[in-house]
Amino acid sequence: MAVRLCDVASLLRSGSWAPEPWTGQVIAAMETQLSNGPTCNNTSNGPSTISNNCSSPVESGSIEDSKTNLIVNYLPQNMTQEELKSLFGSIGEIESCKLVRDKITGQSLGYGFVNYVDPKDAEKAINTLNGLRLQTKTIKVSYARPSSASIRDANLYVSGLPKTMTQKELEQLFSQYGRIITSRILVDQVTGVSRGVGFIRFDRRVEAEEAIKGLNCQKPPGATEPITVKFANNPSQKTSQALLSQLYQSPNRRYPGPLAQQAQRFRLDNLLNMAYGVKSRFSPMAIDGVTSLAGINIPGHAGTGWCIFVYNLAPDADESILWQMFGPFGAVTNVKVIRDFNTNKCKGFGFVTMTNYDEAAVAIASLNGYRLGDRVLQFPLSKIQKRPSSASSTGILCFYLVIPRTFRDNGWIFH
DNA sequence: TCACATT
Repeated sequence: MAVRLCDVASLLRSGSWAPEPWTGQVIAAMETQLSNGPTCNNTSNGPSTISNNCSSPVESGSIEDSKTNLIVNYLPQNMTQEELKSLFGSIGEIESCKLVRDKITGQSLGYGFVNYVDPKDAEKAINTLNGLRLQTKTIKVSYARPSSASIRDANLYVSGLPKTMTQKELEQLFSQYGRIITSRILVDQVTGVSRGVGFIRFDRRVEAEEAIKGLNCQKPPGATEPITVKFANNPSQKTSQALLSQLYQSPNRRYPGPLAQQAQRFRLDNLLNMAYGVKSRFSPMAIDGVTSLAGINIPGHAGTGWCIFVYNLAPDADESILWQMFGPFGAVTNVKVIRDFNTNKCKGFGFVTMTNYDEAAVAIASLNGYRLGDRVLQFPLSKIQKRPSSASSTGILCFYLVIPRTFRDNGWIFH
């Protein structure tokens, strides 16, 4: 495989290359934490649990519970297992550490486990690292419950709540059915007013089942309308479903690349996450006013779809860099590096064809405007053009992507 | 009509 992923990773890791060195943020946040003292208050991002947000060994129940194994929630999307270990290793010796990732995509699920050798270090980690701000997240550190099937799928989605109902009242309503691990009421981003929907995670699935039986279609005290209580969607299943539909429903599967490419796609996806801070594959990023359009893809005509014009490529660029860059964003049917006939060196530009307009647009939007070293990926959206295509009446979109010099000089383009 | 908590 031509791309030097290790080089990219080490560059990212060195801090001199990433837009905002991760380690610097960790240290800054830790200093704040230490000076202000630990807090159990969840701030911006995490759901809070009134009853047992800061679980202690005493609260966590059974004496069977591990006093060394911690679960860490609300980790930044781009945080690696190594960074997790590094952060928690600053407290004491770690027996094992695991960042949980989606089995298929490899994307971090935003939580992990840290098992210390000494229970005292586990306690210290809760006291010093719970509530630590990392990027946009506020991490939660608590004792992990013993893993078992009984605690899985215990998350409920509740809708139709009175807008006046508080989180405390919600927990009071549900606590009669079991031990609540987390609760959350979703609020309007602008007004802060309750949207009347929320989540309740119970300790055990049977508790959640009883809560559905007892509360679904029932009116809470004082409410005029009944609420709906059901099991929440499982986010990792959702991700896998989306991936499977991409792999199996996309017309792109008519033109499968090398099998290994699929796997590498995901690894690069993670690197792009780190480098740009974007979630490429399922990015909610949308181009204003642009309707999602599927490109017409005629079998045997790999050139149809949505064509992206890439320029400022290095002389030694090859097709794999184009696969690597655009593959994470969706179905890529064809790439082409234009070479000089005599020297066989890249003439500085190439083409990428993507099946789906929205994936192409997200690729462009995601690759645009992110700092790499002292350069900025430039991508003037105003230059998006729709051109008539000889192959279909849909037309071909032409995008322009400028790859900065540092992008070429730091190992992305290879031999 | 849904935010990322059990390896």
